[in-house]
Amino acid sequence: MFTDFLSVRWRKSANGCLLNDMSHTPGVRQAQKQQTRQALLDAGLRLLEHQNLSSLGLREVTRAVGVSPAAFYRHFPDMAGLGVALVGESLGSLHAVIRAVMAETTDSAGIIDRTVAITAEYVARHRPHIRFIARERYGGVQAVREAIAAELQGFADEVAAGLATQPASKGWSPGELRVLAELYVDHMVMTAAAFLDVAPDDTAGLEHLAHAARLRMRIISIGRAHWLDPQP
Amino acid sequence: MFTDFLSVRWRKSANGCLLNDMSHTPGVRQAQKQQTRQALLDAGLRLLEHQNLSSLGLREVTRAVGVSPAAFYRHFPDMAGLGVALVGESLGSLHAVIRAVMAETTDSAGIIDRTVAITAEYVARHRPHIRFIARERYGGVQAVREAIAAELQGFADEVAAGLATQPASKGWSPGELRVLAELYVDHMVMTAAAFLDVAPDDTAGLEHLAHAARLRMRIISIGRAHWLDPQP
DNA sequence: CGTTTCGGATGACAGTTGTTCACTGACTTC
DNA sequence: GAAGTCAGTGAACAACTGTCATCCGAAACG
Repeated sequence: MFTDFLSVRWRKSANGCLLNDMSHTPGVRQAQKQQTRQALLDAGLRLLEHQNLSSLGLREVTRAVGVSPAAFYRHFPDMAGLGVALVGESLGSLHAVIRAVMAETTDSAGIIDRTVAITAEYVARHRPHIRFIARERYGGVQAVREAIAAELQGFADEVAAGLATQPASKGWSPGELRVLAELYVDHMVMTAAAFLDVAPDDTAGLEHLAHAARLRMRIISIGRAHWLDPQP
Repeated sequence: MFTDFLSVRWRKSANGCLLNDMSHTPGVRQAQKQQTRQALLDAGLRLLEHQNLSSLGLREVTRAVGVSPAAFYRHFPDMAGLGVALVGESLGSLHAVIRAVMAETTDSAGIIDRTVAITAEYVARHRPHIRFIARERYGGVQAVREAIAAELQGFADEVAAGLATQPASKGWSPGELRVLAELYVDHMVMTAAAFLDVAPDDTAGLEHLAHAARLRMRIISIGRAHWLDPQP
C-alpha cells in the first residue's frame, strides 16, 4: 500500500525525465533502490553520532530503517562500504565551497572572517556529517580512513592552487605552498572539530571559538606575509 | 601450577621490600594484582592498534591475557575504565617532557628543531599509545574523550605558562597567549598523528614529515614575532 | 596456628551479531 | 502479455557478547 503510493509518485517523476541520462534500467526500480540506500545512509549517520563506525552493527542500521538485515547487502558489501559512501556525502559538497572562498578577492582580514564564518555555518548545518569525519579520520576502519585522507588531500590541492595565484605567494616554492595549504586545511578541520564540542545554541561559546579561530588564522597569515623577511 | 611458580617468585621480591611505602596490604597480593592489571592494559593497547575502543570486547582482552572474563571486573568497571587508564599511561609522561622543552633557552630555530625531533622520537617510542590517543580523541566513548581533552588542556596550560615568561610575549593578552598555546599543542598532536601514517623504518618519509612540521612551526613563530607590527 | 580477605576460575544466562539461502512479487523488457 | 530481472523477505546458522552468583585457594592478619 505504502509502497504503491511511493511507486506512483516516483513513476510520475520518472515520466517527466524519461530519456535524460541513464539509457537502460530507467525509472521506478532504481529510484526505489536509491531511496532505501539513502535511508540506510541517513540511519547510519544518525546512529554514528554516539558511537564509532567499527562498533555500528549491520542489523542496527537495517532495524532503524525497517528493512531486513539481508537487504543491506543489496546496497553495500560491508559496513565499511557504507562508511566510504558517508565520506563522499559529508565532504563532497565542500569542494565547491572551498573553491568559492578561494576565488574571492578581498583583504586578508576579510577572507579570514569569511572562512571562519563559513566553517561555523557548515558545521552548524551538517553537524552529524562533520562529527562522523572527525571521529573516523583516525578511526579503526582503514578504508574509511583512506577515503577521508584522499578527500582532505583534494582540498589541500585546491587550496594550494588558489594560493599559487595570489601575489603574496611570491618567493614560495611549490613544496612550501603545499605545506601551507595543508596547514590551512588541517586548521579548518581542527576548528570544525572544536565547534562540535559546544552546543549548537550556545552562541557565546560559538563566538568564543570563532574568535580563537580567527586569531589563529591571523597568526598564520602574518607569518606568511613575513616569510621572506631576513631572519634574526 | 603456573600460578604457583609466579607466586614464589613474587614472594621473594616482596620479602626484599617488606616495610617500604604502603603500610597495610603490602607485598605480594597487590603486586600480583597490579601485574595482571598491567597485562590487561598492555593487551588492550595492542588490540587497539587495529580497532576502536568502542568495538573492543571485554572477553577479547581477557582472552589475550589468559584470565577469565570475570577477572576483568576486579580491575576496571568498564572498558571505558580501561580506556581512561590508558589515557593516563599514554599522556602522563609527556608533562615532564613539555616542561623540559619549554624551560630550554635557545634561539627560535633551535627550539623548533628540538620540538619536532622530540615529537618524532616520542611517537617512535610510544607508537601504540599515540595511535590510541589520536583514535579516541573524537571517538565514541565519552569518558575517554573527556580524559584526553583534560590532559591536552593541561598541556596547553603549561605551554601558556612557559610562553608568558618569554620576552617575545610582550604585548600579548593572557587570552591571546592561551590561544597561541593551544595552537602549539594542537599542532603537536597533528604532527604526531601524521607520523603514525608512515612506517617506522621509512626514514625518508619521516624526514619529509619532520621538514613540513618545522616549516609550519616557523610560519607560526614568524607570525608571533610580527604580531604587534602595524597591520597593512 | 586458625581466620579472614580477595584475586581469580567456573559455568551458565539471555541476547546479539554477520552471513547465507531459497523465496516472493513488483517492475522491466521483449 | 509472457519472460526475466532483482530489491527485499524470512528463517536458520554458528559464533559471539557482557554480566552474574558461586566457589577455590593462596596471601594477609591477629
